Amino acid sequence: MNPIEPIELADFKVGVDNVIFSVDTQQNRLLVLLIKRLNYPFSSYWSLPGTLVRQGETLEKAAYRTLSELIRVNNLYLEQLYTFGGPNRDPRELPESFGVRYLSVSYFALVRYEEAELIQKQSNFPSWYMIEKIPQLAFDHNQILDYGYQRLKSKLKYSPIVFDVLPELFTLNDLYQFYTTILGENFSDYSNFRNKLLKLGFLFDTGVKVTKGAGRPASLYRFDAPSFAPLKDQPLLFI
Amino acid sequence: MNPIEPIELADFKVGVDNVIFSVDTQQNRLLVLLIKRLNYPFSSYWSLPGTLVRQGETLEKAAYRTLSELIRVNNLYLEQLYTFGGPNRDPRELPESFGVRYLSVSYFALVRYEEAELIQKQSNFPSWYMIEKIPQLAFDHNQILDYGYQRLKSKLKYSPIVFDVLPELFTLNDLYQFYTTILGENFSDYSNFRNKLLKLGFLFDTGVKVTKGAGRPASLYRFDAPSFAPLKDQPLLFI
DNA sequence: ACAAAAGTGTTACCGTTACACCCATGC
DNA sequence: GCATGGGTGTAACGGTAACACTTTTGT
Repeated sequence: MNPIEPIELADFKVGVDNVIFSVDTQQNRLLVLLIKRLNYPFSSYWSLPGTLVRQGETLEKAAYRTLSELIRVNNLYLEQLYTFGGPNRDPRELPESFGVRYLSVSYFALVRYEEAELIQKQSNFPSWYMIEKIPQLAFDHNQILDYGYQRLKSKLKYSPIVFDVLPELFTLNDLYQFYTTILGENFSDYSNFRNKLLKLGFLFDTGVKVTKGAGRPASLYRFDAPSFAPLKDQPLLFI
Repeated sequence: MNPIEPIELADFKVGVDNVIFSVDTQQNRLLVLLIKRLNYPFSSYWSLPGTLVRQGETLEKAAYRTLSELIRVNNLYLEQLYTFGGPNRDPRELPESFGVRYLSVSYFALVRYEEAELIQKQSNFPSWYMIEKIPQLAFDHNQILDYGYQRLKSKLKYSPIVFDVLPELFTLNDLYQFYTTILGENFSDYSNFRNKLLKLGFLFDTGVKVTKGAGRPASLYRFDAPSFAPLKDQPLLFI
């Protein structure tokens, strides 16, 4: 950045918009959290939850703040997505507003539906929408959401982000259901999925058994970060 | 973004910082373009080329503008990297400046060294630095550069970005050298690299031969985007 | 006993790896 | 002729995909 520039620089308000995914393994649904806009512009449209960044606040903190006002959750994964910053994204950018631009830094979050408790005190009707039934959203939020969905799917395949979202202890079936819900039934069969993951050597059987209705009890496993570390930079594929 | 907020919002200047890589296949070097800062802050430090975003200008346009003021090039690849936006990135953010923040949207660009003609009229000494010999840079630019380098290496493996940078027609050796320069000698042997790529079916032999000193003449190949299209979303690895 | 859930085993197939080898040109 | 760069072939190996099968529980 060169400090001496002509005077036609743009002034920005920076917002953070969040694509908050939740995985409902019970009903095999992938959900996105939307809120209803109450004000101009795009009043009464659904939109991604977001906020404008405050003084002294990092972008990530702003993303967390938005999230924590809507849901209460213990385990989550959060990652910056992309920055959408073209002019005319926002109708509030009037010519008479001295070139104020609205720039959106988008984040995507991943939580478990079972664990994510919606804080319903909000006046803007926060609601989970199935990914297949997203309505037309305010601003360029459909584009942001699509981008986030792509990123989620690819990231799941080569990064251990699941283990930030699942509880400490989980069964291999929990893990499999998680993947299935996001990637679809056909990504791998259970037996091969099991073998591949166990062979990688960062999942440890705690020996503790847990039973889920009828059927043989399942072992609870734990993700061991140190064992995963050496695989970090390799183009390892989980699927 | 909620339009009604308390008054402690941050005001931003948005800058674009570019990690411009060039690949010198002749000498097997990966280079980064740096400029010398002439003003406060970080005066006389080397830094990534960047600019502040102007009114009516998209982020990407701002990135192109910076690039085109420094080099003249035909084929290039450009992609948004990450947005660094924490407070206190920039010493110009004084408490008395009413909370003006400097936010940096970083881009990475990839060109061929042979083709990139440096515009030396610039007063800020634009220079190519070998990736292994980057000095301490201004701001958080070392961090940005590292991030860009990681992205470059991983992107190269699963995305056909090379073909945006190479000329229309190229030999398979050109292609191999390109990969070797960025990923190192050991990523694959030439014979296997050849077979793998040709089997994918998006490289076409034009039949035209080109000779390079002694040795058998090489065929010129062309990248066929339509043939690649179906492979677009698969987790295909080139290496 | 039987269904349900968890976990093991088997086999054909395909891609990767690490080479050795052949081809065409300049000097 | 021989060095140089370009291109082909092959055989061992290991991972993947699709499936059958066994084990352990609840009812």
